[in-house]
Amino acid sequence: MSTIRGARERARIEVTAAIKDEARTQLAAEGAAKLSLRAVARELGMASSALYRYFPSRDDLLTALIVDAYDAVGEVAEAARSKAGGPASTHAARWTEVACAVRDWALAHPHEYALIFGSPVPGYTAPQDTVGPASRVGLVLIALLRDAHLTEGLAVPPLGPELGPEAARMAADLAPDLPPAVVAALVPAWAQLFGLISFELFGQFNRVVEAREPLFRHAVHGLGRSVGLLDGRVPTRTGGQGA
Amino acid sequence: MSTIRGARERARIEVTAAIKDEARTQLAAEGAAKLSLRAVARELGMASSALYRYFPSRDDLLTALIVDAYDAVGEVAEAARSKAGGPASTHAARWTEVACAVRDWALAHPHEYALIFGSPVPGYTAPQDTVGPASRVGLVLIALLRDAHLTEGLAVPPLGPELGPEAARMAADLAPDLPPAVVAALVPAWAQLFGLISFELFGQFNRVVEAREPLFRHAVHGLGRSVGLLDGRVPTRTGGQGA
DNA sequence: TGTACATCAGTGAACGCGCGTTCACTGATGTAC
DNA sequence: TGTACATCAGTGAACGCGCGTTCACTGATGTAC
Repeated sequence: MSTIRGARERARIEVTAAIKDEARTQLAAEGAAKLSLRAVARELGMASSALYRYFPSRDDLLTALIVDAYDAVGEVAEAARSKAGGPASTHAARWTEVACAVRDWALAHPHEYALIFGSPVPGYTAPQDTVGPASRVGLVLIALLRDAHLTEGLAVPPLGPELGPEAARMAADLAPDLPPAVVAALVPAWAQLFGLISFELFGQFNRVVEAREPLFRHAVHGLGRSVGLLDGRVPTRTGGQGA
Repeated sequence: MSTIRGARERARIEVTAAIKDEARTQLAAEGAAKLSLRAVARELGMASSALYRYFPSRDDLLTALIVDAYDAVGEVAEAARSKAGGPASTHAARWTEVACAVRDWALAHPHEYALIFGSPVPGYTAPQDTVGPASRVGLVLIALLRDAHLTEGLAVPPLGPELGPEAARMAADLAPDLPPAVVAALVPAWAQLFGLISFELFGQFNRVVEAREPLFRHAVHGLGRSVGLLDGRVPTRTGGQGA
Protein backbone atom coordinates (compact mmCIF):
# COMPACT_ATOMS: atom_id res chain seq x y z
CA MET A 1 0.00 0.00 0.00
CA SER A 2 1.47 3.24 -1.12
CA THR A 3 0.15 5.23 1.87
CA ILE A 4 1.80 2.88 4.33
CA ARG A 5 5.05 2.79 2.43
CA GLY A 6 4.57 6.53 2.18
CA ALA A 7 4.46 6.63 5.96
CA ARG A 8 7.83 4.94 6.28
CA GLU A 9 9.24 7.19 3.61
CA ARG A 10 7.81 10.27 5.24
CA ALA A 11 9.37 9.25 8.54
CA ARG A 12 12.68 8.88 6.77
CA ILE A 13 12.38 12.30 5.25
CA GLU A 14 11.49 13.84 8.59
CA VAL A 15 14.36 12.23 10.46
CA THR A 16 16.77 13.21 7.71
CA ALA A 17 15.58 16.79 8.00
CA ALA A 18 15.87 16.69 11.78
CA ILE A 19 19.45 15.49 11.53
CA LYS A 20 20.34 18.25 9.10
CA ASP A 21 18.61 20.86 11.22
CA GLU A 22 20.48 19.80 14.31
CA ALA A 23 23.71 19.69 12.33
CA ARG A 24 23.04 23.24 11.15
CA THR A 25 22.48 24.30 14.74
CA GLN A 26 25.83 22.84 15.71
CA LEU A 27 27.42 24.45 12.69
CA ALA A 28 26.21 27.81 13.95
CA ALA A 29 27.53 27.07 17.41
CA GLU A 30 30.92 25.57 16.65
CA GLY A 31 31.77 25.74 12.98
CA ALA A 32 32.16 23.05 10.36
CA ALA A 33 35.38 21.51 11.61
CA LYS A 34 33.82 20.69 14.97
CA LEU A 35 30.63 19.23 13.54
CA SER A 36 30.37 15.72 14.96
CA LEU A 37 27.95 12.90 14.28
CA ARG A 38 28.01 11.86 17.90
CA ALA A 39 27.00 15.29 19.12
CA VAL A 40 24.17 15.48 16.59
CA ALA A 41 22.92 12.05 17.64
CA ARG A 42 23.20 12.93 21.32
CA GLU A 43 21.16 16.07 20.85
CA LEU A 44 18.55 14.13 18.93
CA GLY A 45 18.37 11.42 21.59
CA MET A 46 19.51 8.71 19.21
CA ALA A 47 22.40 6.30 19.26
CA SER A 48 25.23 7.69 17.20
CA SER A 49 25.23 4.54 15.11
CA ALA A 50 21.66 5.27 14.02
CA LEU A 51 22.81 8.21 11.91
CA TYR A 52 24.55 5.76 9.62
CA ARG A 53 21.11 4.70 8.39
CA TYR A 54 20.80 8.21 6.94
CA PHE A 55 24.29 9.32 6.04
CA PRO A 56 27.03 6.84 5.23
CA SER A 57 29.65 9.07 6.85
CA ARG A 58 30.30 12.41 8.39
CA ASP A 59 31.50 13.75 5.05
CA ASP A 60 28.21 12.88 3.42
CA LEU A 61 26.35 14.84 6.05
CA LEU A 62 28.66 17.76 5.38
CA THR A 63 28.02 17.47 1.68
CA ALA A 64 24.28 17.57 2.27
CA LEU A 65 24.67 20.73 4.33
CA ILE A 66 26.81 22.31 1.64
CA VAL A 67 24.28 21.52 -1.07
CA ASP A 68 21.48 22.89 1.11
CA ALA A 69 23.43 26.08 1.77
CA TYR A 70 24.12 26.65 -1.92
CA ASP A 71 20.47 26.03 -2.62
CA ALA A 72 19.35 28.39 0.11
CA VAL A 73 21.46 31.30 -1.07
CA GLY A 74 20.60 30.52 -4.67
CA GLU A 75 16.90 30.62 -3.90
CA VAL A 76 17.28 33.90 -2.07
CA ALA A 77 19.05 35.39 -5.07
CA GLU A 78 16.44 34.09 -7.49
CA ALA A 79 13.62 35.43 -5.35
CA ALA A 80 15.27 38.82 -5.12
CA ARG A 81 15.66 39.00 -8.87
CA SER A 82 12.07 38.18 -9.70
CA LYS A 83 10.70 40.34 -6.90
CA ALA A 84 12.98 43.34 -7.12
CA GLY A 85 11.24 46.52 -8.20
CA GLY A 86 8.33 46.86 -10.57
CA PRO A 87 8.83 46.85 -14.33
CA ALA A 88 9.79 50.50 -13.94
CA SER A 89 12.91 49.69 -11.94
CA THR A 90 16.23 49.58 -13.69
CA HIS A 91 18.37 46.52 -14.05
CA ALA A 92 21.07 48.25 -12.07
CA ALA A 93 18.64 48.49 -9.17
CA ARG A 94 17.77 44.83 -9.48
CA TRP A 95 21.45 43.94 -9.52
CA THR A 96 21.85 45.75 -6.24
CA GLU A 97 18.81 44.06 -4.75
CA VAL A 98 20.13 40.62 -5.62
CA ALA A 99 23.48 41.44 -4.06
CA CYS A 100 21.84 42.78 -0.92
CA ALA A 101 19.68 39.67 -0.65
CA VAL A 102 22.78 37.49 -0.80
CA ARG A 103 24.45 39.64 1.84
CA ASP A 104 21.40 39.49 4.08
CA TRP A 105 21.35 35.73 3.83
CA ALA A 106 25.05 35.59 4.66
CA LEU A 107 24.62 37.80 7.71
CA ALA A 108 21.74 35.63 8.89
CA HIS A 109 23.58 32.35 8.30
CA PRO A 110 27.25 33.11 8.82
CA HIS A 111 28.40 29.56 9.39
CA GLU A 112 26.54 28.18 6.41
CA TYR A 113 28.08 30.98 4.39
CA ALA A 114 31.52 30.11 5.71
CA LEU A 115 30.88 26.48 4.85
CA ILE A 116 30.50 27.27 1.17
CA PHE A 117 32.55 30.43 0.68
CA GLY A 118 35.19 30.13 3.38
CA SER A 119 38.30 28.03 3.35
CA PRO A 120 37.57 24.47 2.31
CA VAL A 121 37.13 22.04 5.19
CA PRO A 122 40.47 20.22 5.55
CA GLY A 123 40.48 16.71 4.21
CA TYR A 124 37.13 17.21 2.58
CA THR A 125 36.76 17.46 -1.18
CA ALA A 126 33.45 18.53 -2.62
CA PRO A 127 31.83 15.84 -4.73
CA GLN A 128 30.11 16.38 -8.04
CA ASP A 129 26.67 16.95 -6.44
CA THR A 130 27.69 20.40 -5.30
CA VAL A 131 28.56 21.95 -8.65
CA GLY A 132 24.98 22.49 -9.81
CA PRO A 133 23.73 24.23 -6.66
CA ALA A 134 27.01 26.13 -6.41
CA SER A 135 26.34 27.98 -9.61
CA ARG A 136 22.84 29.23 -8.86
CA VAL A 137 23.80 32.73 -7.73
CA GLY A 138 26.03 33.08 -10.75
CA LEU A 139 23.19 32.02 -12.99
CA VAL A 140 20.95 34.68 -11.48
CA LEU A 141 23.51 37.34 -12.29
CA ILE A 142 23.83 36.04 -15.84
CA ALA A 143 20.07 36.01 -16.30
CA LEU A 144 19.83 39.54 -15.01
CA LEU A 145 22.48 40.76 -17.41
CA ARG A 146 20.88 38.88 -20.29
CA ASP A 147 17.62 40.58 -19.49
CA ALA A 148 19.30 43.98 -19.40
CA HIS A 149 21.10 43.26 -22.63
CA LEU A 150 17.84 42.46 -24.41
CA THR A 151 15.96 45.50 -23.13
CA GLU A 152 17.95 48.49 -21.87
CA GLY A 153 21.20 47.38 -23.44
CA LEU A 154 24.60 47.18 -21.81
CA ALA A 155 27.62 49.46 -21.88
CA VAL A 156 30.04 46.79 -23.02
CA PRO A 157 33.19 47.12 -20.89
CA PRO A 158 36.61 47.41 -22.51
CA LEU A 159 38.50 44.17 -23.08
CA GLY A 160 42.21 43.88 -23.75
CA PRO A 161 43.27 41.60 -26.60
CA GLU A 162 45.20 39.25 -24.28
CA LEU A 163 41.90 38.23 -22.70
CA GLY A 164 40.03 37.70 -25.96
CA PRO A 165 40.24 33.90 -26.19
CA GLU A 166 39.43 33.32 -22.53
CA ALA A 167 36.51 35.74 -22.69
CA ALA A 168 35.17 33.95 -25.75
CA ARG A 169 35.58 30.57 -24.07
CA MET A 170 33.83 31.67 -20.88
CA ALA A 171 31.03 33.32 -22.84
CA ALA A 172 30.51 30.15 -24.89
CA ASP A 173 30.36 28.15 -21.67
CA LEU A 174 28.25 30.42 -19.54
CA ALA A 175 26.25 32.83 -21.67
CA PRO A 176 26.65 32.56 -25.43
CA ASP A 177 24.12 35.33 -25.93
CA LEU A 178 26.13 37.93 -24.03
CA PRO A 179 29.11 39.85 -25.38
CA PRO A 180 32.32 38.13 -24.26
CA ALA A 181 33.55 41.37 -22.72
CA VAL A 182 30.51 41.40 -20.45
CA VAL A 183 31.16 37.84 -19.33
CA ALA A 184 34.82 38.65 -18.74
CA ALA A 185 33.67 41.45 -16.46
CA LEU A 186 30.92 39.47 -14.79
CA VAL A 187 33.03 36.56 -13.57
CA PRO A 188 35.38 38.78 -11.58
CA ALA A 189 32.45 40.88 -10.38
CA TRP A 190 30.85 37.73 -9.04
CA ALA A 191 34.03 36.92 -7.11
CA GLN A 192 34.33 40.51 -5.93
CA LEU A 193 30.78 40.54 -4.66
CA PHE A 194 31.58 37.65 -2.36
CA GLY A 195 34.84 39.32 -1.41
CA LEU A 196 32.83 42.21 0.00
CA ILE A 197 30.61 39.87 1.95
CA SER A 198 33.45 37.67 3.19
CA PHE A 199 35.49 40.61 4.45
CA GLU A 200 32.51 41.89 6.39
CA LEU A 201 31.60 38.47 7.76
CA PHE A 202 35.08 37.25 8.55
CA GLY A 203 35.97 40.33 10.52
CA GLN A 204 38.33 42.20 8.20
CA PHE A 205 36.05 45.24 8.37
CA ASN A 206 36.20 45.37 12.17
CA ARG A 207 37.52 48.75 13.27
CA VAL A 208 37.54 49.86 9.63
CA VAL A 209 34.01 50.09 8.28
CA GLU A 210 31.06 51.13 10.38
CA ALA A 211 28.22 51.89 7.95
CA ARG A 212 28.46 48.56 6.27
CA GLU A 213 25.26 48.38 4.32
CA PRO A 214 25.69 51.77 2.63
CA LEU A 215 29.28 50.96 1.74
CA PHE A 216 28.20 47.59 0.40
CA ARG A 217 25.49 49.18 -1.77
CA HIS A 218 28.00 51.72 -3.01
CA ALA A 219 30.47 49.04 -3.99
CA VAL A 220 27.82 46.83 -5.56
CA HIS A 221 26.60 49.75 -7.60
CA GLY A 222 30.13 50.12 -8.90
CA LEU A 223 30.26 46.41 -9.70
CA GLY A 224 27.05 46.81 -11.69
CA ARG A 225 28.63 49.59 -13.68
CA SER A 226 31.73 47.45 -14.24
CA VAL A 227 29.66 44.76 -15.94
CA GLY A 228 27.93 47.29 -18.17
CA LEU A 229 24.67 48.00 -16.38
CA LEU A 230 23.42 51.48 -17.12
CA ASP A 231 22.64 53.66 -14.15
CA GLY A 232 21.63 56.90 -15.80
CA ARG A 233 24.98 58.48 -15.09
CA VAL A 234 26.56 56.78 -18.09
CA PRO A 235 25.12 58.23 -21.27
CA THR A 236 27.07 56.08 -23.74
CA ARG A 237 25.14 52.98 -24.61
CA THR A 238 26.20 50.02 -26.72
CA GLY A 239 24.44 46.81 -27.62
CA GLY A 240 20.77 46.76 -26.70
CA GLN A 241 17.67 45.16 -28.10
CA GLY A 242 19.10 43.49 -31.15
CA ALA A 243 20.44 46.81 -32.45
CA MET B 1 78.24 36.82 30.37
CA SER B 2 76.14 38.16 27.56
CA THR B 3 77.53 35.68 24.98
CA ILE B 4 76.53 32.75 27.14
CA ARG B 5 73.10 34.14 27.89
CA GLY B 6 72.97 34.92 24.20
CA ALA B 7 73.54 31.24 23.51
CA ARG B 8 70.52 30.21 25.57
CA GLU B 9 68.44 32.91 23.97
CA ARG B 10 69.56 31.94 20.51
CA ALA B 11 68.62 28.33 21.19
CA ARG B 12 65.22 29.51 22.29
CA ILE B 13 64.77 31.52 19.12
CA GLU B 14 65.84 28.60 16.99
CA VAL B 15 63.53 26.11 18.64
CA THR B 16 60.65 28.56 18.45
CA ALA B 17 61.30 28.95 14.74
CA ALA B 18 61.53 25.18 14.28
CA ILE B 19 58.18 24.73 15.98
CA LYS B 20 56.54 27.33 13.78
CA ASP B 21 58.12 25.86 10.66
CA GLU B 22 56.88 22.40 11.48
CA ALA B 23 53.45 23.83 12.33
CA ARG B 24 53.39 25.56 8.94
CA THR B 25 54.26 22.28 7.27
CA GLN B 26 51.34 20.60 9.00
CA LEU B 27 49.13 23.53 8.11
CA ALA B 28 49.95 22.94 4.48
CA ALA B 29 49.23 19.24 4.83
CA GLU B 30 46.06 19.26 6.89
CA GLY B 31 44.71 22.75 7.40
CA ALA B 32 44.41 24.88 10.49
CA ALA B 33 41.68 22.94 12.25
CA LYS B 34 43.79 19.80 12.31
CA LEU B 35 46.94 21.49 13.53
CA SER B 36 47.95 19.69 16.70
CA LEU B 37 50.66 20.35 19.25
CA ARG B 38 51.25 16.65 19.71
CA ALA B 39 51.86 16.08 16.02
CA VAL B 40 54.25 19.01 15.86
CA ALA B 41 56.16 17.74 18.87
CA ARG B 42 56.24 14.21 17.48
CA GLU B 43 57.69 15.41 14.20
CA LEU B 44 60.28 17.45 16.04
CA GLY B 45 61.25 14.50 18.25
CA MET B 46 60.23 16.29 21.43
CA ALA B 47 57.80 15.45 24.17
CA SER B 48 54.53 17.22 23.52
CA SER B 49 54.75 18.84 26.94
CA ALA B 50 57.97 20.54 25.90
CA LEU B 51 56.12 22.84 23.51
CA TYR B 52 54.50 24.49 26.51
CA ARG B 53 57.86 26.08 27.26
CA TYR B 54 57.42 28.00 24.00
CA PHE B 55 53.69 28.50 23.53
CA PRO B 56 51.29 28.53 26.45
CA SER B 57 48.59 26.83 24.39
CA ARG B 58 47.62 25.68 20.95
CA ASP B 59 45.81 28.94 20.33
CA ASP B 60 48.93 30.93 20.99
CA LEU B 61 50.80 28.91 18.41
CA LEU B 62 47.98 29.59 15.96
CA THR B 63 48.15 33.28 16.75
CA ALA B 64 51.87 33.31 16.04
CA LEU B 65 51.26 31.65 12.68
CA ILE B 66 48.55 34.17 11.84
CA VAL B 67 50.78 37.09 12.69
CA ASP B 68 53.60 35.58 10.63
CA ALA B 69 51.27 35.07 7.66
CA TYR B 70 49.99 38.65 7.77
CA ASP B 71 53.56 39.83 7.99
CA ALA B 72 54.65 37.65 5.09
CA VAL B 73 51.95 38.85 2.73
CA GLY B 74 52.43 42.41 3.95
CA GLU B 75 56.13 42.24 3.21
CA VAL B 76 55.49 40.85 -0.23
CA ALA B 77 53.12 43.70 -0.99
CA GLU B 78 55.54 46.30 0.31
CA ALA B 79 58.37 44.85 -1.73
CA ALA B 80 56.23 44.81 -4.86
CA ARG B 81 55.31 48.44 -4.40
CA SER B 82 58.83 49.70 -3.98
CA LYS B 83 60.22 47.48 -6.70
CA ALA B 84 57.49 47.73 -9.32
CA GLY B 85 58.54 49.49 -12.48
CA GLY B 86 60.98 52.31 -12.82
CA PRO B 87 60.00 55.91 -12.18
CA ALA B 88 58.53 55.86 -15.68
CA SER B 89 55.88 53.29 -14.76
CA THR B 90 52.39 54.45 -13.91
CA HIS B 91 50.75 54.06 -10.57
CA ALA B 92 48.09 51.91 -12.22
CA ALA B 93 50.85 49.50 -13.24
CA ARG B 94 52.24 49.48 -9.71
CA TRP B 95 48.78 48.80 -8.32
CA THR B 96 48.55 45.76 -10.55
CA GLU B 97 52.00 44.56 -9.55
CA VAL B 98 51.14 44.75 -5.87
CA ALA B 99 47.94 42.80 -6.46
CA CYS B 100 49.78 40.17 -8.48
CA ALA B 101 52.41 39.83 -5.78
CA VAL B 102 49.72 39.20 -3.19
CA ARG B 103 48.10 36.63 -5.46
CA ASP B 104 51.43 34.90 -6.09
CA TRP B 105 52.05 34.66 -2.38
CA ALA B 106 48.56 33.24 -1.86
CA LEU B 107 49.04 30.61 -4.55
CA ALA B 108 52.37 29.63 -3.02
CA HIS B 109 51.01 29.50 0.54
CA PRO B 110 47.38 28.50 0.22
CA HIS B 111 46.91 27.29 3.78
CA GLU B 112 48.52 30.31 5.32
CA TYR B 113 46.29 32.42 3.10
CA ALA B 114 43.24 30.47 4.23
CA LEU B 115 44.35 30.93 7.82
CA ILE B 116 44.08 34.69 7.57
CA PHE B 117 41.50 35.28 4.83
CA GLY B 118 39.35 32.18 5.07
CA SER B 119 36.63 31.42 7.55
CA PRO B 120 37.76 32.08 11.09
CA VAL B 121 38.98 29.01 12.97
CA PRO B 122 36.05 27.92 15.16
CA GLY B 123 36.41 28.77 18.81
CA TYR B 124 39.40 30.93 18.12
CA THR B 125 39.22 34.70 18.40
CA ALA B 126 42.09 36.75 17.13
CA PRO B 127 43.83 38.73 19.85
CA GLN B 128 44.96 42.32 19.59
CA ASP B 129 48.44 41.36 18.32
CA THR B 130 47.07 40.56 14.91
CA VAL B 131 45.49 43.89 14.03
CA GLY B 132 48.73 45.67 13.20
CA PRO B 133 50.12 43.02 10.82
CA ALA B 134 46.63 42.51 9.37
CA SER B 135 46.55 46.00 7.97
CA ARG B 136 49.87 45.98 6.13
CA VAL B 137 48.52 45.18 2.69
CA GLY B 138 45.85 47.83 3.11
CA LEU B 139 48.51 50.34 4.11
CA VAL B 140 50.47 49.57 0.97
CA LEU B 141 47.44 50.31 -1.16
CA ILE B 142 46.84 53.56 0.71
CA ALA B 143 50.45 54.60 0.29
CA LEU B 144 50.29 53.82 -3.40
CA LEU B 145 47.19 55.94 -3.85
CA ARG B 146 48.64 58.75 -1.81
CA ASP B 147 51.66 58.73 -4.04
CA ALA B 148 49.49 58.81 -7.14
CA HIS B 149 47.40 61.60 -5.69
CA LEU B 150 50.47 63.74 -5.09
CA THR B 151 52.01 63.18 -8.51
CA GLU B 152 49.76 62.03 -11.35
CA GLY B 153 46.54 62.91 -9.62
CA LEU B 154 43.47 60.74 -9.17
CA ALA B 155 40.15 60.64 -10.98
CA VAL B 156 38.05 61.02 -7.85
CA PRO B 157 35.23 58.48 -8.08
CA PRO B 158 31.59 59.55 -7.63
CA LEU B 159 30.20 59.36 -4.12
CA GLY B 160 26.52 59.38 -3.22
CA PRO B 161 25.47 61.71 -0.39
CA GLU B 162 24.29 58.82 1.80
CA LEU B 163 27.88 57.67 2.11
CA GLY B 164 29.34 61.09 2.86
CA PRO B 165 29.71 60.78 6.64
CA GLU B 166 31.10 57.25 6.54
CA ALA B 167 33.53 58.21 3.79
CA ALA B 168 34.71 61.16 5.84
CA ARG B 169 35.08 59.01 8.94
CA MET B 170 37.06 56.33 7.12
CA ALA B 171 39.26 58.90 5.43
CA ALA B 172 40.00 60.58 8.76
CA ASP B 173 40.91 57.18 10.22
CA LEU B 174 42.89 55.73 7.37
CA ALA B 175 44.18 58.45 5.08
CA PRO B 176 43.30 62.03 5.98
CA ASP B 177 45.27 63.30 3.00
CA LEU B 178 43.15 61.45 0.43
CA PRO B 179 39.75 62.57 -0.82
CA PRO B 180 37.03 60.72 1.13
CA ALA B 181 35.53 59.44 -2.11
CA VAL B 182 38.81 57.71 -2.92
CA VAL B 183 38.91 56.04 0.48
CA ALA B 184 35.27 54.99 0.11
CA ALA B 185 36.26 53.31 -3.15
CA LEU B 186 39.51 51.86 -1.84
CA VAL B 187 38.08 49.95 1.10
CA PRO B 188 35.70 47.91 -1.05
CA ALA B 189 38.39 47.50 -3.70
CA TRP B 190 40.65 46.02 -1.03
CA ALA B 191 37.94 43.50 -0.12
CA GLN B 192 37.22 42.78 -3.77
CA LEU B 193 40.88 42.11 -4.48
CA PHE B 194 40.86 39.35 -1.89
CA GLY B 195 37.55 38.14 -3.22
CA LEU B 196 39.24 37.45 -6.55
CA ILE B 197 42.07 35.59 -4.86
CA SER B 198 39.80 33.63 -2.52
CA PHE B 199 37.51 32.46 -5.30
CA GLU B 200 40.49 31.20 -7.26
CA LEU B 201 42.11 29.57 -4.26
CA PHE B 202 39.02 28.07 -2.70
CA GLY B 203 37.93 26.41 -5.90
CA GLN B 204 35.01 28.55 -7.06
CA PHE B 205 36.77 29.15 -10.37
CA ASN B 206 37.13 25.43 -11.09
CA ARG B 207 35.46 24.60 -14.36
CA VAL B 208 34.74 28.30 -14.89
CA VAL B 209 37.97 30.20 -15.38
CA GLU B 210 40.98 28.76 -17.14
CA ALA B 211 43.29 31.68 -17.91
CA ARG B 212 43.36 32.86 -14.34
CA GLU B 213 46.25 35.24 -14.30
CA PRO B 214 45.06 37.27 -17.30
CA LEU B 215 41.55 37.48 -15.88
CA PHE B 216 42.97 38.51 -12.52
CA ARG B 217 45.05 41.27 -14.10
CA HIS B 218 42.03 42.42 -16.06
CA ALA B 219 39.90 42.63 -12.93
CA VAL B 220 42.63 44.29 -10.90
CA HIS B 221 43.08 46.87 -13.60
CA GLY B 222 39.38 47.62 -13.29
CA LEU B 223 39.75 47.90 -9.52
CA GLY B 224 42.54 50.40 -10.04
CA ARG B 225 40.27 52.48 -12.23
CA SER B 226 37.51 52.25 -9.63
CA VAL B 227 39.73 53.89 -7.02
CA GLY B 228 40.70 56.66 -9.38
CA LEU B 229 44.03 55.52 -10.80
CA LEU B 230 44.59 56.91 -14.29
CA ASP B 231 45.43 54.41 -16.98
CA GLY B 232 45.75 56.59 -20.05
CA ARG B 233 42.34 55.60 -21.29
CA VAL B 234 40.64 58.08 -18.98
CA PRO B 235 41.40 61.62 -20.11
CA THR B 236 39.48 63.42 -17.35
CA ARG B 237 41.70 64.16 -14.45
CA THR B 238 40.86 65.66 -11.10
CA GLY B 239 42.96 66.46 -8.08
CA GLY B 240 46.68 66.11 -8.68
CA GLN B 241 49.81 67.80 -7.45
CA GLY B 242 48.23 70.46 -5.34
CA ALA B 243 46.36 71.84 -8.33
C1' DT C 1 -8.28 -11.75 6.40
C1' DG C 2 -4.26 -14.27 8.09
C1' DT C 3 0.24 -15.99 8.10
C1' DA C 4 5.30 -16.33 6.89
C1' DC C 5 8.87 -13.75 5.55
C1' DA C 6 11.78 -9.67 4.29
C1' DT C 7 13.07 -5.13 5.11
C1' DC C 8 14.93 -1.70 7.75
C1' DA C 9 15.24 1.89 11.74
C1' DG C 10 17.38 2.03 15.82
C1' DT C 11 20.32 0.06 19.96
C1' DG C 12 24.32 -0.34 22.84
C1' DA C 13 28.75 -1.98 23.42
C1' DA C 14 33.13 -1.93 21.69
C1' DC C 15 37.55 -0.76 18.92
C1' DG C 16 41.19 2.20 18.32
C1' DC C 17 42.49 6.64 17.92
C1' DG C 18 44.47 11.36 18.82
C1' DC C 19 43.93 15.31 21.28
C1' DG C 20 45.25 19.46 24.94
C1' DT C 21 46.99 20.03 29.13
C1' DT C 22 49.12 19.08 33.86
C1' DC C 23 52.60 17.55 36.93
C1' DA C 24 56.53 16.05 39.44
C1' DC C 25 60.99 15.11 37.83
C1' DT C 26 66.01 15.40 35.93
C1' DG C 27 69.87 17.56 34.40
C1' DA C 28 72.16 21.07 32.00
C1' DT C 29 73.03 26.07 31.67
C1' DG C 30 73.79 30.41 33.77
C1' DT C 31 74.61 33.63 38.05
C1' DA C 32 76.28 35.60 42.51
C1' DC C 33 79.61 35.74 45.70
C1' DT D 1 88.88 30.21 40.13
C1' DG D 2 85.53 27.68 42.77
C1' DT D 3 81.36 26.75 45.01
C1' DA D 4 76.28 27.14 46.13
C1' DC D 5 72.25 28.25 44.21
C1' DA D 6 68.64 29.60 40.74
C1' DT D 7 66.81 29.19 36.33
C1' DC D 8 64.84 26.79 32.77
C1' DA D 9 64.50 23.31 28.69
C1' DG D 10 62.92 19.02 28.22
C1' DT D 11 60.92 14.26 29.92
C1' DG D 12 57.44 10.76 30.41
C1' DA D 13 53.45 9.30 32.54
C1' DA D 14 48.93 10.32 33.33
C1' DC D 15 44.06 12.52 33.22
C1' DG D 16 39.95 12.93 30.90
C1' DC D 17 37.95 13.68 26.76
C1' DG D 18 35.38 13.10 22.28
C1' DC D 19 35.60 11.30 17.97
C1' DG D 20 34.18 8.07 13.54
C1' DT D 21 32.94 3.76 12.58
C1' DT D 22 31.66 -1.31 13.06
C1' DC D 23 28.91 -5.08 14.55
C1' DA D 24 25.62 -8.32 16.19
C1' DC D 25 21.19 -7.57 17.90
C1' DT D 26 15.98 -6.43 18.58
C1' DG D 27 11.62 -5.23 17.21
C1' DA D 28 8.53 -2.78 14.44
C1' DT D 29 6.87 -1.92 9.71
C1' DG D 30 5.75 -3.49 5.23
C1' DT D 31 4.99 -7.34 1.53
C1' DA D 32 3.62 -11.69 -0.89
C1' DC D 33 0.72 -15.30 -1.08
